[in-house]
Amino acid sequence: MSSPAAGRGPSPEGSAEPLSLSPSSYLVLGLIARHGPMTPYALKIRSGESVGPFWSFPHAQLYSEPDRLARGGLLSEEREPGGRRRRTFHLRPAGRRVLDEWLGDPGTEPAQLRDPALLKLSFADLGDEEGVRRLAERQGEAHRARLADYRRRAEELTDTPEDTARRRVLTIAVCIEEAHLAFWRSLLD
Amino acid sequence: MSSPAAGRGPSPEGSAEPLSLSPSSYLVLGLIARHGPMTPYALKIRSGESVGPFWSFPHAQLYSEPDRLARGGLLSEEREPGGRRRRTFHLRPAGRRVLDEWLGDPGTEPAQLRDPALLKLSFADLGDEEGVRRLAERQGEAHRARLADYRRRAEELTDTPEDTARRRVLTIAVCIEEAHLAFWRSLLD
DNA sequence: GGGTACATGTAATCAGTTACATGATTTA
DNA sequence: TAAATCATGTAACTGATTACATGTACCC
Repeated sequence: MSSPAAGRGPSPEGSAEPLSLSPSSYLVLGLIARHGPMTPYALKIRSGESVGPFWSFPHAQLYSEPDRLARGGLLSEEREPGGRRRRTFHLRPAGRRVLDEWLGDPGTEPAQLRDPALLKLSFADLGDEEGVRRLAERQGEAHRARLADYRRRAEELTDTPEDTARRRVLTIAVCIEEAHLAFWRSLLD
Repeated sequence: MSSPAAGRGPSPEGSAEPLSLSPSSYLVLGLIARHGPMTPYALKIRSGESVGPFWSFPHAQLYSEPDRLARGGLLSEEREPGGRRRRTFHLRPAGRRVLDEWLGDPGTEPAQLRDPALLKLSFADLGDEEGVRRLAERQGEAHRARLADYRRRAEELTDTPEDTARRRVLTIAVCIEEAHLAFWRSLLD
């Protein structure tokens, strides 16, 4: 790595106010805190590993979000002078503080169950039974495939703290997939 | 897998322009198909009844979305000349066709499980066990409350076709809440 | 007759997504 | 060396959310 251009930019420490923090923000902060300074591309790869299986972030967002966080003083950016002009983002103390605060706060936004299949099912009275049957079949297949995927992923985990966290999340993902699967199957009686 | 009408091309039917259809679109089309011509406010009320318990649409969207659909030729708009200048939206044949197509197509976009609590849990290795415990407690409470709410709603349903559809959806919502609840409890061993 | 909840709408903003574009490495 | 794939970045768009703003009816 080239010599980090220490303290690049004006960085007026106290002028980072209006910055709303979304799940994407915490994903970025968390990944950098865990793995050290990263490029957006590395974020993309890592995000696939952790929450990836059931919550996908488009790659463009992993370029723009670090930008935002840097503007807000939570990250610092270091840029390769030549070649690909890669940008590497570092966690700043303010970023670590925000992350710790989030981790320590037991409150979260409620999970909304936004499943297009359920929306469709809720309008089943406008269609015919045959439509519901076909929907249930397809959903059964889809959830079965996901379930298999999650189980396979869970098997590959070690018992580092990191993988332990991942295992927990995969555990509930599996439980929820099982619930979906059982439901759609029950519609096919 | 079923790609919605996002496909480009010289649309042989040649009616309206490219209009991307989101879940909000189908919610609006479906509610108007079921209950007849409606104002945005009525849409807001009805949306709370059907998918409302687990998928909330902000009211502003129920004003802008019918607009979009009307511009696309799927709805027609009728406006009160005086007073509140209420807008009432009617389903046009093209709208009914699009709705039927959607209902008949067993494919849907996959449901993503975007639960901020799980994101936080997936970063548990950056915090302490105490944080996880408190998170699990809170999530337990939250899911217990939701579960009770869903069950109460389910009890009030009749057996019209409409309510039958709603009952199915509430059934799976209950199952999923149970899965969440069991999971967070299991973390509190 | 004044407060407050219901009803209706627009405007501004933002997050998330798609699309476009290109540089660098590997591989056939 | 051509093609394919990985890696990197920006631009443009738009659906969704927040905030603003106002009208109407009801009830103490």
